[in-house]
Order: sequence, then structure tokens, then C-alpha cells
Amino acid sequence: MVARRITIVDVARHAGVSTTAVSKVLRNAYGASPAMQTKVRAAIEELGYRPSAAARGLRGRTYTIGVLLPDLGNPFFADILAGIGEPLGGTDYQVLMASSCNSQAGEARLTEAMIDRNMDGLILIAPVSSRRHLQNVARTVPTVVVGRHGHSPDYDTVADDDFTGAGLVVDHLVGLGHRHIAHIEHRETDPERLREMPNARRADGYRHAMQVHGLADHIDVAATTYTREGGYTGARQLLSREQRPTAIFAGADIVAMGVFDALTEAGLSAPGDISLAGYDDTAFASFGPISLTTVDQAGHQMGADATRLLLGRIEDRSRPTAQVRLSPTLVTRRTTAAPGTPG
Amino acid sequence: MVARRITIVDVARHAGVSTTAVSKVLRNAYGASPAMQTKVRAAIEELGYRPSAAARGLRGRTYTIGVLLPDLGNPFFADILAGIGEPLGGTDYQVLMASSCNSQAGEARLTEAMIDRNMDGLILIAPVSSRRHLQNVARTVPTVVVGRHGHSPDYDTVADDDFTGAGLVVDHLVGLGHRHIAHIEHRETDPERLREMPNARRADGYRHAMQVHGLADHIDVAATTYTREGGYTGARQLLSREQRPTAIFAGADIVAMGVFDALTEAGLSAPGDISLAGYDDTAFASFGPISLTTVDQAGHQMGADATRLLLGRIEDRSRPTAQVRLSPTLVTRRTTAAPGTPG
DNA sequence: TTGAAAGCGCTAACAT
DNA sequence: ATGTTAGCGCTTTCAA
Repeated sequence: MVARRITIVDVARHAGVSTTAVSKVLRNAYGASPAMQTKVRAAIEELGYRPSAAARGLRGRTYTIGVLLPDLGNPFFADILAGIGEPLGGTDYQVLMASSCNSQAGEARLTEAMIDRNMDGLILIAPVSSRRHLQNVARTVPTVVVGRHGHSPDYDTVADDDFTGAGLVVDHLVGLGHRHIAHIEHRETDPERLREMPNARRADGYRHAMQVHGLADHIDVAATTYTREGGYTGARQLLSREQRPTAIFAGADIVAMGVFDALTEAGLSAPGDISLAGYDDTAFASFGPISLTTVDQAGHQMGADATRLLLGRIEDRSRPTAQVRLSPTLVTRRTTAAPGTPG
Repeated sequence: MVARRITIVDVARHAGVSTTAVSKVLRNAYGASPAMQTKVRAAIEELGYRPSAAARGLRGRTYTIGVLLPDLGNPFFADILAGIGEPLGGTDYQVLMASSCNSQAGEARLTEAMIDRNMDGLILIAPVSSRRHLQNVARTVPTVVVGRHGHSPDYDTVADDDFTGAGLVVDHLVGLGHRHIAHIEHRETDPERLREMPNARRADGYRHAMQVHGLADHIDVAATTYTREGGYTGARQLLSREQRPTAIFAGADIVAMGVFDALTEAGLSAPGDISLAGYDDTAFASFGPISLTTVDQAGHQMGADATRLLLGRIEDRSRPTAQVRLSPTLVTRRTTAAPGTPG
């Protein structure tokens, strides 16, 4: 009932050549005459042969790249994914993704699963694992880490300059006349993550920019999480301050979404009652009724760069690692205005 | 430099048994005494052995389930994904996803890629491929199709009762006093898809419900696509009608998002100027400033049911196919009100 | 340039 | 209950 799959043996027989010859043509390897190539390709075509990636993996490559996402709910990752796919057009590589649910355990399980499935390379997006774990992964399989700072001799990195990006937001708000600018950050205590995670760099950038503007006394941070719930909780904290901020810089658009939930609940609006800025420039930010001021960190390009680095590392595992740092840009929309501007 | 991977041979040697014995323990297969089990498990533990899914796949299973998503931008799919993972906890199965970019070519390429990688089973979410292609896939590998109607002897299906769901929305709007209720649908011409695609069923449900309420003359459909752009375009069409509708039923929340874009642009709001309902009950719908009336189609449960059906089919490929039909429920929020209600 | 033959790590018949 | 052996479909030496 189920048709037997066409194998390389069938192709070889059909073309009247050896399986070795077919293999060489498949891989564009050295040692196949034009005549041989033609013959083999014709046989492949006629038989509708497709190589088994699983079997190939046992000796050579699986032509599979694994992408680890923290979660699917955050629309920012869709941008990165689109970028990742771009340089792969026209190659035999396929991208397979998995979501780690933002947990160290999940990341460990999934990186192992991808290694066990002989993937040729891994792209880890904003991983929360320890540096040690990342190194172990990278020593086993070519790896690129996206959205996390810190050099490594074992993996390449692509990240946005989050420190500067946060500064852009503060500069913008100060320029509008704000002084009480609060920030909602993702709570971080681990010293390693404090150095490497984008959220920590943004919080640092916020603090630094406030100081530069002589507003050190007005630094006000609500430490929650980079989720919609975190934004809601953080905003409630900030709104109940004795000295309520006139502007909130949420560390991510998804956080700003939660801030909006809290504002709505409190009968407030942005920018009428309070200015609000996010980070990531997700599709949500450009949404008409919201029109969120945010920071574009070029997710698409981050993804494309990551793929290019990975393909390079797959070809040559010993080449020195690279660190790509992308410059963010401010996207001014309608949720930020001078304090006291009527809604 | 790169440590050689531990194989089943290492484990066998370490435990002083045959590789067959180890294999049996790994698979909980018949023919391994408790003593043997203990010995082997200890060796596995000590050596930190993990089986190569790739190698296993060549003979048995890869313990990998492939999920095909139309796109990552639509937050509804995150719900389904969460549901898919649920019954897999505690098993050796891993879920690997890929996004087909909503194209037939993409779906064909990715289903092939998953088959070439020896996946044990496939879950196809709202596929746009021809029924013929789906059958071919399902005859090659156990397959469950989610979010698409139509029986098949080869694959199981899980779908929401979209026809009824659309009726719920119309009933609600009519109950509020609306008569000019318009619908934005995903344009469909292919007769097969007209029968099977959820969007077509929703459009049918809308038309049918309008007739039941004696509003056949007020049926008004803008045919675009189930995207934010489609919602925007459709809304612009509807807003420029001589007889402007007092309510719009968008076929999906993501479409409603585009409608909001258009409303904002036109200086209108919901429900003040026009009532608006969506479909899917995504995270976006519950967003405070929006609070969209919509239909909950229990994405989580759809995913969980799909996985259970798939696991069953993997165990027994010859069992008859099942069709699970889930009942949608209306989620009333703040974008719908009686016509003429002040915003 | 071509092909024969030996594996990759595992599972499944088939002994014992 | 345990082990021996032959593959799964491919790639990679290594001869010819």
C-alpha cells in the first residue's frame, strides 16, 4: 500500500552508474564528468528521487538548521525568522524551529534534541541558558547566538546595540520635556546575564542616559518581566508612585502592550496622561489605534546576518568567531508627546 | 578537539552487554530483565549517553513530530502549538516546526523536507494545499490536519465548527439591533477550498445566519484576505459603501486589526461609529484598549486533540480516520454595542 | 573519472 | 532472556 521510497540505489541503477557517482552529483562534489552529471540528473528527475536527509546525516550533513525561539507569542521573533530564511533561498538547507518556553530546562532539552537529530547548525534566539551551556552546545555543533551580548571563542553573536537604543528613547523623551521617565525592565540578578542579556543592557542604557541628562534623581525602575503581564504589573506599580512618572519606557513592545492594559484599566491614555515608548518595532507598534513610539532593532537583518555567519561556520568550524552589532533607530509615533499635551 | 559522541556501542561495552540489549532498554521493548535494565540504565547515566535520533530514524522512529504553520505573525497559532505540546510531556517526542508562508509551494517544500527527515508524524495547520497533496503526504507519513474541513480516509482532522461560530457573531449583532452587518472574508474561488477552508465556512455561516434573521437583502461581503492588510482594504471598501454597515464581522482577529487601522485612519471608532467582531480570540483581542468581541475556537484543545490523534495513528496506521469538530463560543467584549451607542 | 566496499548509529530478525 | 548479524540510505575512503 505505501510505496517504497526511491533511494540512491534506484537512481544509480536507472542511470547505469554507481551510487558513488550519484552521491557526487548530489553534493556537487569533485569527480563527476558533465556527461555523468547529465545522466544522473535525468534519472533523478525521472524517478522523482529526493535524498533522505536522515540517512545523509549519518555520514555527512542533514542540510537542516535549527532555530530556538524563546516563545511564539512575541511577534518580534517573526521578523528575525523571516531574515533567517532569506540567505537560505536556493540552498538545500531547511529551517526547523522549536520554542523553548523561555526556560533554561526547555532550552537544554531542545538544544539536545536538535543535536541528537544531527542538525548542521543552530541559531539560538535570546537564549536564557548559562554561558557554559551555550559553549557546550557550540562546541558540539556550529552555533550563532542572536540577541545576547558577550564574546565567545565558540559561537558567533548578532545583537542590537541595546544600550544605545535605550538612550535614544530617553533622549527623545527628554527632548519632549519629560523629566520623570520611568523604565520597566526584566528582573535580572545573575551577574552573567546582567552582562549579556539585552534587557539588562537596555536598563543600563536607560540609567546611563538619565545620568547624562542630569536626571539621576529621577531614575525609576519597575523590575518585572518582558511579558504583557510584566508590563501590566510594572505599570500598576509606577502609576501608584507618590510621584507618578510622566513617561514610561517599556523594555519591549510586548511590555508596552501590558502597560496599555493597565492604563485602560485606570482610565488613562497615552500620550494624554502619560507618554509611552516600547522597543522592537513589532507589527503591534504600528497598529493604528496604538501607534507606539518604539525602537527598530532590524530583526530581519539580525536574522539574515545570523544565517550568513552560521553558513560560514558550517564550512569552516575553526575560523575565529565574529560579533555583529547592529545600530537601532528610534521610530517616533503617537504615544509620546510633551508632558501635559491634551490626549 | 570535538569530543566523539557516545554511542550505543560504548554503553554496551561499559555495561558488559550487547547493543541489542541496550536498544531494548531504550525502547522499553520486550526481552530485557530487570537486572539488565538496571545495568544498562546505569551505564547510560554514567556515560551521559543520548541516542542519535537520526540513526534511529533509519530503522525505527525519529521521535520527531513536524508541525507546519502558515505563518508566525498570526498569534492564534501560538495557542494551537501550546496544545500540541501538552500530550507530549513525558514522552520522547519532540516537536519541530516550520512556517510555510501561506503558499502551496512552501507547503509542498516543507512537507517534503519533513518526510525526507524521517519525521514520525505531521500536524498540518490550516494548510492551503490541494486535497490531493494532503492525501499524498498522509499516505507517506501519519498526518493530522488542523483547521480544515472535509473527511479523508488518509488523515485525521480537527476543526472548529466555523459555520456555527460565524452564526454566533451574527446572532449577537442582530440581538444588539444591527441589520446592516457586513463581513470581510478571505477570497476563495477553488471549489475544493470553498468546501474545506475555515474562512469559506465562516462566510457561509454568515450568509446563512443573515438569511435566518431575514436579512438576506443586507448581506454584504468584502472579499480580501485573512491578513491585517486584507482587513484594512476590506474595511475601506465597506466604509465607502453608499449604505455603510453598522457592524463588521471580520473573519479573523488579525483581519479585525486591519479594520482598526482603517477606522483610525477615517477618524472612526468601535463601537461608537461601527461595531466590530473578530474570530479566534487571540491575545490581541483581550488587549485593553481594543477589547475585541470575538469567537473562541479553543486553539489549545485543537492542538492537544491533534497530537492525541497523531500518536494513535503512529501506533496504528490502519485505524479508521477520525474527524474532531470543536464547538466555538462567543466572547463578548467592548467593540460591539447597539447601533448609535455613543463611543 | 569512476566504482567497490566499509562504515555512520541504530533496530529488527533470527539464533542461542 | 540474551546476543549475533544484517541491514536502513547515504557518504567516504581507496583502488582501479
